[in-house]
Amino acid sequence: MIDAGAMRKGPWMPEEDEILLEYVRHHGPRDWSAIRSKGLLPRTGKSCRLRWVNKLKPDLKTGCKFSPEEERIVIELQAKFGNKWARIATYLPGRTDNDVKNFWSTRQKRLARTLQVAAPLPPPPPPCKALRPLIGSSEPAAKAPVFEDFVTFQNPTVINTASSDQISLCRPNPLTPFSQVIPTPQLPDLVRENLPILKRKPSLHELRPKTELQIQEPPLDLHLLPANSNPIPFFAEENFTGLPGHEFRQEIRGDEDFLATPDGFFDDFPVDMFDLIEPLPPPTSPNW
DNA sequence: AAATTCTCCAACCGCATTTTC
DNA sequence: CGAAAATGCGGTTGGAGAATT
Repeated sequence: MIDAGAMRKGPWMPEEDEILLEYVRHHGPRDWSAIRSKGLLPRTGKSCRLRWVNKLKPDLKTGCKFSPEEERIVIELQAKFGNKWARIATYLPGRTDNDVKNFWSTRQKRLARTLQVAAPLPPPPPPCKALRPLIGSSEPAAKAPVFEDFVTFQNPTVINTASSDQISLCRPNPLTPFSQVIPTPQLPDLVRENLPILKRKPSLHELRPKTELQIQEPPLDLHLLPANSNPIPFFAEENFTGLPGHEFRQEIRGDEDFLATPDGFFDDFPVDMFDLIEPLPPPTSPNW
């Protein structure tokens, strides 16, 4: 029996989950505060809602790692929307804003550490041209992060299982037996099929996806990387700064505008954003 | 085998927004 | 219309387990 008198915090017990599920079955996912006021659970409404949204809701991909396609979607949407995790999550069936947030922050941490190891950040680099001196530097002593460290557009076929119509290997939620395997949206597989294998330094036009990314749900007009757009326009930009923390935003005029943020898209790519990808050869041209 | 480091993720907090009265 | 309550969101933290040294 759960003491509904004292407010409880911390990990949820299976009995609490059962009570919460029962409540939602009868009343729907709303009136969360009533759970406490009715003495059903010693949890705040916020806590109940969070538990439902993140763990108990049917069809969550609990314990299922982000597929390469999901990774790509997150990256692209983060570049487009910024840290709007809830919004991004709506494009990823079975994923919560917390999932997306955790995924992203993990990658960010990894990148930060990678950069620290590769090259301790110097004091504030010259505005807007931070990466330039690093690219093609004649200083081989300390390996500075360069383009190849971040762009890992390579064929990840070995691990990409997303060609299946369904996400498998997901841990079924024992508390929501009505869960089902979630069909993934059928996306053009940019990573596997349409992106060039970068055995050499690519020209920018080679980096353009050849197909347009179209996501069916939710029914928003999402054209993330139109065929005529350059996914990494700022690599060619005079004022591109590849180091984290440097503001570089295009003017935002609406959702249709591509937003390049310093903490978005390729500029913050960890080396292993897509795991199991061969390291690229060192640059051969000092002009790169 | 033990110690240390890293990764993942559940859950909290504070603030903003929306809804209700 | 304003205040209060409810809900939603994003940032952050801490613990458990895995991986590495």
